[in-house]
Amino acid sequence: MSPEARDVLAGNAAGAANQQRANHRLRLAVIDRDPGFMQVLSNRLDALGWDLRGLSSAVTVDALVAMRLNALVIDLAVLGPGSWEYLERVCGRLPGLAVIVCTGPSSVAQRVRGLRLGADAWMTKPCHAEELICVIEAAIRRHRRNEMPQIEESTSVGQITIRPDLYQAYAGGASLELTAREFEILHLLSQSDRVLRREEIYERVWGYAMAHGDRSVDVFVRKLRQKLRAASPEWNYIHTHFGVGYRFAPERDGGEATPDATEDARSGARESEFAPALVG
Amino acid sequence: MSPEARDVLAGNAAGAANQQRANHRLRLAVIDRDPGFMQVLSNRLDALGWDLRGLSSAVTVDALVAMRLNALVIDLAVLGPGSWEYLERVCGRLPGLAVIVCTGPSSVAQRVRGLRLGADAWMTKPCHAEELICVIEAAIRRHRRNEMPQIEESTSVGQITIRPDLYQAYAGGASLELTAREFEILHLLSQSDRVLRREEIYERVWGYAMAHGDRSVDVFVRKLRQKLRAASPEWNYIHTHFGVGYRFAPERDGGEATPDATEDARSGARESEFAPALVG
DNA sequence: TTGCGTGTGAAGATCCTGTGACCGGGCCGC
DNA sequence: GCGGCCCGGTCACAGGATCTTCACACGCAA
Repeated sequence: MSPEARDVLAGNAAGAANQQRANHRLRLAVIDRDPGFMQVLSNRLDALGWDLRGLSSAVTVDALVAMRLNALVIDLAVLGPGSWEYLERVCGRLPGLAVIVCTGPSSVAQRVRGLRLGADAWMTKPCHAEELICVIEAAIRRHRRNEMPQIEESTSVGQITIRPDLYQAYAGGASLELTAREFEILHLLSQSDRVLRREEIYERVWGYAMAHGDRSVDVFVRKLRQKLRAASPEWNYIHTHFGVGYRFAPERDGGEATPDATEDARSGARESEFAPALVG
Repeated sequence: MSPEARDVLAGNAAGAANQQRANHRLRLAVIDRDPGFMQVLSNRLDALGWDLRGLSSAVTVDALVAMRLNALVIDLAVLGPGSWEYLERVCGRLPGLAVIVCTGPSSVAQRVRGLRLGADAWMTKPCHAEELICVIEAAIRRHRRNEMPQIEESTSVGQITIRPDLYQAYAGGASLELTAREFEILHLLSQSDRVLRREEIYERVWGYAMAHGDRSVDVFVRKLRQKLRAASPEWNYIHTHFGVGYRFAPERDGGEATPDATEDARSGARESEFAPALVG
């Protein structure tokens, strides 16, 4: 299974309803100059699939905004005298950003000051990478929980428009009348260009492993094709790969597939993959 | 509105904005048996005007819910063997509660475990009361940050007017006579164009996680529909998305038999160029 | 051609939601 | 203090909508 698939699976429980959110990689920046520390952290975060950016000195707040971070780890020692002001500015300007101070020995007063200025947590170095990651996760978790639900971008492929916010797909203004499960499968398929095996589809939509010989996915694909054909007769959306699975790709019917044309048709709002987490 | 109605709102998204503005005291519970620790903390929190409740042993999750806490501090040592399960249960059931573990010396693995189970922070005793308070504040701050910007303006949708300042909705000058909960749900729904899952609604109105199989949301939606229909019979406001949840969108009743023709007839609505689906 | 994987239609089984009735607790007036 | 009312919350039932399963037809590869 792809790492991406694993991400989506994490924490699904009640089905794919809330899976979209966990979809994209977490973006983290660390302002620190300790190569060993960075190395350890980097290894660990790589394994987790995070997107780590190491910074050896303070960057402007605007630059931080541009990075669309989920979290920021700061070693105040690196910043020198202006560190408190910097911390305050960052926290004030990016209230949605999880800020963790991770620095050498400090006094209670310093830690209190840092937290009061808006830091979410204070770790004292040396510290275990795993623990730091947990603290970061906790901060992000807390931030996310209270965020307004992400606005899911609608995407257009071929002649249809998929609207996750309405749990529905449309063609020419008319609803396809998909059921919840049908929509989830269509949505899943439409987010990937590659062939998805049945087991994969099942796991990601149903939330648990597919029983051997289960034909549910086939049946739903049939229903989907039916509704897609009814709403958009000129196009083929779901392709069967014999012995493998299904692949989503809008293609005009009739003549053989014209890759050029289809590529263009897919240009919709695809870039929503990297929907930002913060950025107020 | 009854004074009790206000209380009910504590710790939920829509109502919380009110709360903070009204400068409500923060409610904190501490599960700990160290009298000295409690004394120091108590003194400090008194000065800050917090509402502190000391507990010498674990209480049921339901009891915690009833306390309407903003934060909970736990000394795992007090709980004994079942402490991890307890922590997990509390964090799972009360996702909006700030949970801080404050206990004696521990291993990295223990801290990691606690944080992974949902704790927001881990403090090691002995610790300075001031620092603990800052950590609690940081956790609560994160919890609330996004609730503040709520604008309590009255909005009109379809034939009804929602007035958050009066905790009531009106149609043609007449009150709908909504109860506090009913209003909460209507207000929440009306602020979003997308489909809201029951769990989401529950969590944001009740302030804690919905128990599996709880039908409260459905029941309140029924009551709401009843009152909405009585006050504005020509319109449909709350739409059911089977297997997903509810969506708010004012729509005229009646002549929507022909989806094609109705496309233009959607006058009063404020959004969605798309036809509605799955109207309950 | 055989063997297996896939498309298709339909019939239950299952799940989901609407609904009315009911219950307990808090609040108010008496 | 007492009784009634209002409100939030639970329960069980009924009707639909949806899902799963099954049998069979069809197509692909060897």
